[in-house]
Amino acid sequence: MRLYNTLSRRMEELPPPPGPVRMYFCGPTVYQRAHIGNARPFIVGMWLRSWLRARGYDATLVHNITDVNDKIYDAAPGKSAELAARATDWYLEDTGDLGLGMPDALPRATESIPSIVRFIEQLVATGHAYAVEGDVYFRVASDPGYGRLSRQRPDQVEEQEPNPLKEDPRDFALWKANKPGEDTSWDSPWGRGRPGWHIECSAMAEDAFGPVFEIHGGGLDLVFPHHENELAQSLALGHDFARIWTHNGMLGGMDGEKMSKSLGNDVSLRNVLDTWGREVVLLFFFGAHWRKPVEFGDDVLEQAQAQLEGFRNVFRSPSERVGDWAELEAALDDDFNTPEALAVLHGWRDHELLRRAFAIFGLESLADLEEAPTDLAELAARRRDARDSKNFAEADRLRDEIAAAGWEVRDVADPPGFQLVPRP
RNA sequence: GGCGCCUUGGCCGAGUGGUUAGGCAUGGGUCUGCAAAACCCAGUACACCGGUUCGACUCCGGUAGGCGCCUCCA
Repeated sequence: MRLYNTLSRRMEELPPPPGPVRMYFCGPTVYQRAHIGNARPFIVGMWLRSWLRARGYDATLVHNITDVNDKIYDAAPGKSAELAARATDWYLEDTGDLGLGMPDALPRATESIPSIVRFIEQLVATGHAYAVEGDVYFRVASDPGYGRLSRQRPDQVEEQEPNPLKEDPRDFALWKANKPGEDTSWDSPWGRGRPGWHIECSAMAEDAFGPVFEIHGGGLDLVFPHHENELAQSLALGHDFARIWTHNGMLGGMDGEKMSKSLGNDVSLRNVLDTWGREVVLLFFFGAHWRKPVEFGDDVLEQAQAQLEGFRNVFRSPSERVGDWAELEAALDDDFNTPEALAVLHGWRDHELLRRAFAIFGLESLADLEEAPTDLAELAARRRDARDSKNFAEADRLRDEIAAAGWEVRDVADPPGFQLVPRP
């Protein structure tokens, strides 16, 4: 099994099973309903864990939730804690409805404050950080290798709003003093305040796994500064950190102009799930390589839906011994190439094999065939009789009636009879 | 200004220095009372301009267009 590593810019082989493979994937900041783009790292992480387990690995996934930061303060002045709690529940509910199960742990930043504070204390003690007026900043100049992950040149990084408290504009906050209007804060050696974003992940990852783990994932937009800074913090303490960094590509097509017709301007995961169903969402993501950007829209969703129907039809026909598990392994073991795997699955006709593969990706429901309501089955039987007696006008009328109820009659030749199938 | 990525047939989307990706849609056919499903056949793609090479969609350079990030966006 090999994966592309952002840090080394090349493919890297995972240790042989059982590993372990410990994965930490950055989760959302909870201040609103998660959008469809937020679903990608969750899905990639869950699928990867699932595939690794199928390959005999001892794989675990930790997915954090950032439940304290400026966005949350801004979204709910004075009531940010309530919003964060509610939005966390939304996230768990919406990702849960993907039907992939849940990560092994979902640590919250607000529940990890002691570890975060300890981490910062060590950085201060070793000279990698400094406290100023209740803030604590990481001293980027203390890390000669800074920029190793993102390949940013520190001297070229654009300066944001100047902050006179910083020694160097590149320095970033580890701890921020409590400000008026911020309703969540904790005691610390530097006074009341709250943690910076990057240190949360360093602390939570170490809490979960210790200083070394195999894979750190997240959206491509997190490479800089978030992951660059996490890495700097951990290396500063002489710790190793993630061996392989995986960054999923972003979703396009979610902005004004090309807004999805079916979803209006609401591209929340909730709305997409309610409108298209979980299988469509999953197959949409399955069809694109995790590292590549992908356009989101009605057209691709429709295509995913059509493909699902094709797979269901395979289960509606007799199983044939066509398919080879090794083909799936070859595709997925090579940088987790799900579109290649999809092509493989399209060639399979063996129900047992397909079911086994789909189960890994939360799509085992494709094998479930819906039973038609008895009244429709009755109509279909009457149509069969009419047809057998060459009363085709009546047979067609009954077929239309069944169609109006949302089902489709398919005549089957081999064991002579018919099949009732819900229309997609 | 800096770092990095992308551009494949109507659409989505893999991949490789020389062989059919796959899917969706479309047209034709087989099957069917007619359909549906299934199966068969058809399309022969790789932004543009140079270069390297016996040979490039695949490597190198440039151009155009698109995208991400540049201190709290997955």
